[in-house]
Amino acid sequence: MPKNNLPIFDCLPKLLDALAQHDQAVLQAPPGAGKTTQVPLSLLEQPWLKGKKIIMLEPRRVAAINAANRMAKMLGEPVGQTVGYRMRQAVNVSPHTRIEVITEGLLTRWLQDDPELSDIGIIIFDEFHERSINTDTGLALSLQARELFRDSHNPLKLLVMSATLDGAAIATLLDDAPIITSQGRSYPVDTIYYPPPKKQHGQAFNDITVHVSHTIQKAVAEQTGSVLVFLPGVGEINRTLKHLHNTLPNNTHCQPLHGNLPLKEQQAAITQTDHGKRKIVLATDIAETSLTIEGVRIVIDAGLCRSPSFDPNTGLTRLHTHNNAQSSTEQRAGRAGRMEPGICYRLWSEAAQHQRAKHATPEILAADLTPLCITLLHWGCNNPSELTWLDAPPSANWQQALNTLQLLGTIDDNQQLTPTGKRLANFACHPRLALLLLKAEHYGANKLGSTLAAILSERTPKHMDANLATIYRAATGLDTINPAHKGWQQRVQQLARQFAQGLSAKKVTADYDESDLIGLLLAHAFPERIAKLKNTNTQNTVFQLANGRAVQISTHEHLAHTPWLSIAEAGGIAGKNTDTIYAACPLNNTFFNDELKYLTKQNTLAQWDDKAGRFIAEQRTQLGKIIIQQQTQTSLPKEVKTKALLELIKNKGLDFLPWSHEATQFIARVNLLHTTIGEPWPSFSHTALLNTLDDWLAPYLSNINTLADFKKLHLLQQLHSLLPWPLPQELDILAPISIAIPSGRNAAIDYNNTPPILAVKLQEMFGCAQTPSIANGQIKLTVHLLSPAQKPLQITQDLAAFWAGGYQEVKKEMKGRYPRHPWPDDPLSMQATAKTKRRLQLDQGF
DNA sequence: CTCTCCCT
Repeated sequence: MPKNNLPIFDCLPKLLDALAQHDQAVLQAPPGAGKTTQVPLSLLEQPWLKGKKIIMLEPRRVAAINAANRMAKMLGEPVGQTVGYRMRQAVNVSPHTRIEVITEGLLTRWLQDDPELSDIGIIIFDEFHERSINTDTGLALSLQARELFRDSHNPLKLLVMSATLDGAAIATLLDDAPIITSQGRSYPVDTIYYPPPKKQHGQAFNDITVHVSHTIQKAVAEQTGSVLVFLPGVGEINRTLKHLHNTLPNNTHCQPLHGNLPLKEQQAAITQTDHGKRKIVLATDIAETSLTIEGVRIVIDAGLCRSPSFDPNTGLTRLHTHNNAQSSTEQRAGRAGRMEPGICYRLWSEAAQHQRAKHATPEILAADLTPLCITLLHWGCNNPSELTWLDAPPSANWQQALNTLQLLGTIDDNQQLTPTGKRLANFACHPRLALLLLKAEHYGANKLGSTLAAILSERTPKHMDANLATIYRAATGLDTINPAHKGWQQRVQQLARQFAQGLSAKKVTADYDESDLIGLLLAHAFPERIAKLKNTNTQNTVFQLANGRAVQISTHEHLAHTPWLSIAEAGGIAGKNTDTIYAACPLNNTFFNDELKYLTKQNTLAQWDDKAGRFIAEQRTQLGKIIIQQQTQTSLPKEVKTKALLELIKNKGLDFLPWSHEATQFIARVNLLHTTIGEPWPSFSHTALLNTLDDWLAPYLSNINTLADFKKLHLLQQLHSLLPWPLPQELDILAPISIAIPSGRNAAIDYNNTPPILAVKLQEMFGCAQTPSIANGQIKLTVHLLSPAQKPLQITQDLAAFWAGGYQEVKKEMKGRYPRHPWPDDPLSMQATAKTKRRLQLDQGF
């Protein structure tokens, strides 16, 4: 098409003007405007560039190569002259190259090597709205780099280009950068909201495939052209294919499209079919931005997407299925209008559309931050808040990243990179894999290590064994492979060679079995994912990770039948309790005695086992929460055991001990004197007793082994040791256990109340005008005067007043009810007694 | 009812 038709031309003068006046700008332009090719080319002759290079970032390799190809073609040159591209796997540039299109990860690498970016005049962030963690990091570091190393005479300009992003937020971040907006160019797309029938509403996501199949049949019948269907994942794609089986007309052809398909099958899905057949492509998000399918006029959007979310609690990444954001629904619909006017079925209601999030969650908010963390530490930034972010990394994930780096031995207690950490930061891979590479170098196993790191960096084809030793043999060609996996094998081998370049060769190779070595290297890199076989049922085998979590694997896998595993990848679907093992290798546990000894800890376990109800003493070798070895400790020092038991009682509280009535009273008696008299009476409060356990209880604990032994403790006797002479004798005088009453017997005092209670039958107190007291008369007892049925008739601390007043009332009422007991008119002159009238008469000789 | 996409 003629290039002067491109919508971007209308706003190019404004953009050039803005960049001449400012050091930053935001360009908002929808797909099809022509920004990716026209903008870099139009900047070439700008005077402020002073011959420096233009760098443009693309989120994908294909996109970078395509952009470079199109620009070179417009200049009538081959790629690699004025316009070139650069990415990890491929470089096509020359000394004449002025425009370099690069993939996003490279910028961060460059900044680490040369923070001044001395030969670069402008960085263009294309497709910024995708908000990959690499883009966000690249922008944050570029902003700081130019603040530190560049000035107005030597500017580093930044241009952010975006399709659907809310431009205002990014403009604010960029020091109020001017925003230039361009029109897009595409054909109109007619949107039809077509929610599933009510019956399915509120059901699980997987039911959507029934409605999806129905919609496909309807669209094929009512419309012309090929169909692109967006589904959240492979499972839904396969289920939909099953529903559709033999239900569509003969001139149609169904095809799945997702990232785990071999390149050939992906290619088949995106190109026009032969024989004029209508194509129905069932795709994941891969077709939203990365791949364009030819001839599509109908889009069916199931309205869901599946995205990873790092869980800082488990250290694992899980997949969540959720409604796609409005920006994503627009992007998907746009796929129908690239060649001619199209139609888009949205399988939800128009009302629900407005409730969807405007934009998808940026990757930086949900990703494993370990790679970002080591990058920033290497950059000299210990706290992300020192940099400017559109969305700052979440602190829980950042903390987890620091923990991981510490576990890997790459940072010290002050969060500074160790020498190993500095070397690690220079490898272009996840810090765990970088450590794996260094360990491989140490064992003289560069090839094995670099291949393993490459396997774990690349996506492993579907249906391959989960055993990394098997995958390793496939990757190196030691075992024959499925021809469809050739491309994967080549990519792994190329990446492995690249990794190996950063390693130095040792002459001596450690003499380990191949599988053992793989397990060992993985254990170094993923120490908290070392796992021990826990239990197995008919379907799954469960392993326990060193971090305490449980993971499972199908019992059909060979890996399910080995006692120890080194796990590299595990994860799952959110909502499921147990994560699934995706990539692992058997671990030879003899390494715990040597190479992996640094990960283990010796713990002397001396504690009360609540379940067994007994004291146990063990010497344990542990790897995190996994017990590698345990041995009963026979010669445990007395102090250790005493300490453990005291700890138990402190945790459980005093009630755990076998308190007798006498002991409880004893405590209450001393406490009463402590509060009434004070010195020299000590406090026997709960806290005080807990604090003095060492003095009164500790000496008697050494023979305790079981719960029954606790019952044998004589606490009353032991508490006595807290009372020095002559306090025990004085206690019996000042706070006696019992007191003599008029009837002639000694009645018990209950010290569990304050003041203490003397509960006696009313008739036993006849003749007693003075309320009984203790502690040299300082404490009057609370007298409970009881009926013959032991019910309190009166509670008083003033007996004289009772006899003179209230007694007459009580008498009136009780005389009828208890006629056999004495109810004299003058209780003060009556002989006190516990007996009935008849017994009294008999005693008196009648 | 075995896992989205991508990159140094």
